[in-house]
Amino acid sequence: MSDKKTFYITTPIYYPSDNLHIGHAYCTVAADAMARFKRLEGYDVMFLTGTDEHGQKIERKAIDAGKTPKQYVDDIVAGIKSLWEIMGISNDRFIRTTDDYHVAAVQKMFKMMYDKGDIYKSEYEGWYCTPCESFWTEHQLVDGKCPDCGREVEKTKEESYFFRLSKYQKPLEDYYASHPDFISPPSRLNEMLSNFIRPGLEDLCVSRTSFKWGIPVTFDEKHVIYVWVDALSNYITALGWGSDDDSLYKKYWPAQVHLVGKEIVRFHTIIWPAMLMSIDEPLPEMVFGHGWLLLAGGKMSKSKGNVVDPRVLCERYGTDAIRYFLLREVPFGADGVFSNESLINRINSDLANDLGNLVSRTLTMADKYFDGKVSASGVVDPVDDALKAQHSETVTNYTEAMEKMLFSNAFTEVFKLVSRANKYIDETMPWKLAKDEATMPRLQQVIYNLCEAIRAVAILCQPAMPDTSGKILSLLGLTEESKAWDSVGKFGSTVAFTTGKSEILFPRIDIEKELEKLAKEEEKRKAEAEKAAKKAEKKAEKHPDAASEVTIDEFAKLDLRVAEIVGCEPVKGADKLLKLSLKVGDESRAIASSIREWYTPEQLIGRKIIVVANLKPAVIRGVESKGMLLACDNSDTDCRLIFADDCEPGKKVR
RNA sequence: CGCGGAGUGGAGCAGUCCGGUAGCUCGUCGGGCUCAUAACCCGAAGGUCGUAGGUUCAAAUCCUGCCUCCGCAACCA
Repeated sequence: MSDKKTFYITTPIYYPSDNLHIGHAYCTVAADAMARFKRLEGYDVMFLTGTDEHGQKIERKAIDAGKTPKQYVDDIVAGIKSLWEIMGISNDRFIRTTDDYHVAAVQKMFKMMYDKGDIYKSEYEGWYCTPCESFWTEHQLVDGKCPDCGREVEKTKEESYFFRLSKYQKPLEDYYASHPDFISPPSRLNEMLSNFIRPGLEDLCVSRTSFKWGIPVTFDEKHVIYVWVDALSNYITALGWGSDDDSLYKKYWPAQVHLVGKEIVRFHTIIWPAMLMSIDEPLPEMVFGHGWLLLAGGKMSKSKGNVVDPRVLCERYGTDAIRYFLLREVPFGADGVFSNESLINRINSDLANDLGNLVSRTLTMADKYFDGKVSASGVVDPVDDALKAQHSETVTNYTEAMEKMLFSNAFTEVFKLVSRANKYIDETMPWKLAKDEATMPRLQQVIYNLCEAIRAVAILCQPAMPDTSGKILSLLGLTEESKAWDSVGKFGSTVAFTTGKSEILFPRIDIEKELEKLAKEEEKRKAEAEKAAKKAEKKAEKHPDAASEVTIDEFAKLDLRVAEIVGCEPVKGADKLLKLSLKVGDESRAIASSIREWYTPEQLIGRKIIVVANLKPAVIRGVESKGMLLACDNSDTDCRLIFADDCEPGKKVR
């Protein structure tokens, strides 16, 4: 057994109902960078990622796809694993919640909690709206009625197991207080306290009988274990907790960091610790909630054709460039924006112009003036000190930032050193020194110093750009010793460099041409998506389940009428709704409609539209809405009402 | 009065906790250099730090009100 300090870091386990996007890649790359950094520092690292494969949604998707749930997730998981390979993710283990060891451990955990009295059988009390076939909780009801249709609801009960989360409210608060770093960044702590803990924790429903695709409760087979116990426990079952061999668990638990998106901080800082308390296991040291990578053009959607596939990006620009961009562009913890333009700019300015060019010009000179053999000559000059000072500052600040997972800051520091080295070349003017035999020793020292600076840069870049770092280090002809983390802070510790031929690490991208090309491709994808959508529509038409074909009689059931808008006002407390007061013939009625994005009341009053007059009334945000207006989805972001200004209010439309 | 985040030169951000010359990257303009990937280095222009008050010798920073934007939640007849 090694006595190295251990470091255990996890990503969330991803839900394989679809392929992963750039946001997942962002989180995983961050965890990977941290894992690599800790390995560099000499820790014995365990880095875990995986997939959360149970649940109703996957069961349904699989049925739609005509596969068994297991076949369905197998296919997607294979894609995820290959993505992580492409992106250079160095995870030590990959857990799937369908793995047999996980299933067994979860069942054991569930039983333990049950035996302790923390899980009890009860009834999931809810309200059922028969016409809507929907369950609602007490909170969801509007005035005690179905929030969907406004009708009376019936109280129903479904048998369920519950976890006594309420019991752990106080212990959790105490734990937060005694471990101020547990929830990170700290702003999330307040969010948890004021949103969830203080209002009071309710016991949690932890089993379901309404679907089958899950881990069965051993002592009550009609129940499957619902998401929490199944998914969150992966962090310990992956290490063999609850199995015959729990040596890894003993070695690595508790985890140093659970890296999660801000939307699931809640589960990891409340439910998960409570579960661990229940089974008397230690709690993780930190849950770090990172921000989201948002898209410049709004949310990703297939119909917009703007889905960012990390695989494509890596193929086009190189894995290291993408990894660097993700870590550098967004201050970790806050939200950031992804755009092709910012990506290309970042690649050009940082990687091509500054870093790539620095390596290239230095290696060219080393080769040209010294045949690639560079060692210190001892002829120093005061300008060297500035370079050395930046070097030591960079190493210090970088390390500090990385420890706090402030990746953006860490790499900003690295590039300060890159810049300083570029400046150093201008200050020392090696090409002038090369003209005089007498200054050759000085020249040699200058090139040596540059190589030392580049060596440090390469070592520090390893967590973000492992391939590039390796390439640079081998171009410098370094021994293993000079590559080591211990030597990074020691400027001048390299005895000699044997440099290789200069090569282009990151080609410059012609941004205008590239953006044009990308725009064209996006158009193409969009067109394809539309085609596919139409195809699907057609398919749906033929599908007997889809009620797409109607008979003339069915159509005749619709009572379409011309209505005049006599009044219009926003609905309080709903930012998308407008309440329209209508005159349909002699009758007055109101309709609530979510068209506030596109129309102001002034634009509508006095105009005539077509409504479905015999639609079942519903109460929406306190407004009784009788009927539905006809409008056209002009595009993803636009909606147009269909006006009938020339027609007489109350007349039938057919 | 649901929860949270943000408003700083053309763009993106840091600085705000612990008040005291407003900083960085990209872009623009001018200059330098030629080792290098039309790269690199230097210099310049450009900001009443969302807004109105307050505290203070002093406010981007602390306090109060207001406005705007963005997530989540809600809603989608």
